[in-house]
Amino acid sequence: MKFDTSDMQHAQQNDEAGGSIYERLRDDIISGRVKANERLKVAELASRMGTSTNPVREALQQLRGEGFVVMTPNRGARVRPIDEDFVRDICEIEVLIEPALTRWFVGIATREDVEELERLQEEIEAMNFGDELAHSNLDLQFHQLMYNRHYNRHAVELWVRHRHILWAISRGFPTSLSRQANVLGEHRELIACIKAQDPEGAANAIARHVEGSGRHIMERMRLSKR
Amino acid sequence: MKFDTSDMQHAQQNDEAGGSIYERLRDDIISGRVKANERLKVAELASRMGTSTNPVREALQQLRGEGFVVMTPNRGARVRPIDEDFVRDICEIEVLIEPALTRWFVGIATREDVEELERLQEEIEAMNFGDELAHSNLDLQFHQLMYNRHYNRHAVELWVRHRHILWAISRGFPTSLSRQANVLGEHRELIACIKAQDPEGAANAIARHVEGSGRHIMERMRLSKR
DNA sequence: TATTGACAAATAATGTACAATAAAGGAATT
DNA sequence: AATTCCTTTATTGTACATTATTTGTCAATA
Repeated sequence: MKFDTSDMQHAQQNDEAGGSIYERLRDDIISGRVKANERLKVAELASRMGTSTNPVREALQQLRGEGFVVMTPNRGARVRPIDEDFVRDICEIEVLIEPALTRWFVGIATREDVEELERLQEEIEAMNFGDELAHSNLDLQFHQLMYNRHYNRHAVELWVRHRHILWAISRGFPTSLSRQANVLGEHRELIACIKAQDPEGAANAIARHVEGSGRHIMERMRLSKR
Repeated sequence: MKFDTSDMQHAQQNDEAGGSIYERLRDDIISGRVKANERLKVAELASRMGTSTNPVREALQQLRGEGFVVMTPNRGARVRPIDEDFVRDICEIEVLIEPALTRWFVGIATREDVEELERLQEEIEAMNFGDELAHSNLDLQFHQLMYNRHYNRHAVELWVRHRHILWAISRGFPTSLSRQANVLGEHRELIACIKAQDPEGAANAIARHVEGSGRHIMERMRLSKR
């Protein structure tokens, strides 16, 4: 297990960590701080987190429901491997879902929506990937504007969850210049298609957007492996 | 009936009334035995299930992870409404995913696969919707044969989960004659397309299959409301 | 000698009981 | 009628008991 062993560090984490047990565990899994298939022992985690076992058990069950943890009766929990295949799987699903959401958005977008998208896009271009967190935030707003009003809450939820995961994985990774250019280009193309009331074009742009994003993350994962 | 191995994991030794706490709770929610937004009190459920509170708490957390219950801090769990919109949302997602899975299957299907599909189809036609459980089982095998070998485990898992939900909702509902005819026709068409190595045709057939299934379930839900 | 099998000790998951804490409801006082 | 305070109710956290699984030892056998 890759956790730090310093007691100072533990105390710090326990006292200051704002996140819930669930969030911390989930983050450990997604970011790869715990290895794939590694066993998650309740008592051990509880003492590490500075709580009793029940909160840990409940967090593990939730993670199991979300698919981050695999549990077998009387043998406890193991972390599900979050590898390149996992990213590929998620992105392939998003390549199917996001174009559908986008197509619908083109049909209901108002002038104000387009203006807001353009405003966000300008902000994104202005900061030019200077601050990772801020960029991610703006990008999130950009896509949320399109998806959040969709009637299919289940699909939107799925998107949110997937995006969350992908962000957690890619956090800290640098974005290549070529990918930066592509992101901006795809966003602009998307806006143009919405303006032109071209659902197919928009769907196509978003499909390439998602696919490119996935490929980029997988690249980075591969590089960071060595 | 057993859907797959992951359910075997869920299946527990827990006494008396069949399935695990998790399964019973989930079934109560999906089948509508507990009302939408109804509060789920831990102590009450525990005494009803004849256990202490911890197993209930863990089951609730898992269901939360899967999206069947909504929890707010310090005020417990409520059941998520399983209504027609929910079915529509799920089916719309499946209309996107299943054709993709099917298209891939067409590319890897062997002569033996086709023969097995035909054998299953014959069995299905032979029993002609006489036994709901047996039909559901065969139908499951039919689609599993196509999907189970797919590399995108995440997508397949999503399909399994969705199918599970839809089956739980529609269980007990009668299948209209017209729907019966459509099911058989779509299956046959699917087999024909696979034989002819026509991915687009197969994807198209499965899309109509899913869509029809969803419409039928929603019909039945509406009827049973009165 | 190496391998297998039985069995006991250790380890860890699962279940029970209960204490602490937060929210909801209701009566008394202003 | 609004507010405070107290009681009730239910969730959340802690401690411990039970049960299942894993592990290691040791003798019996080939």
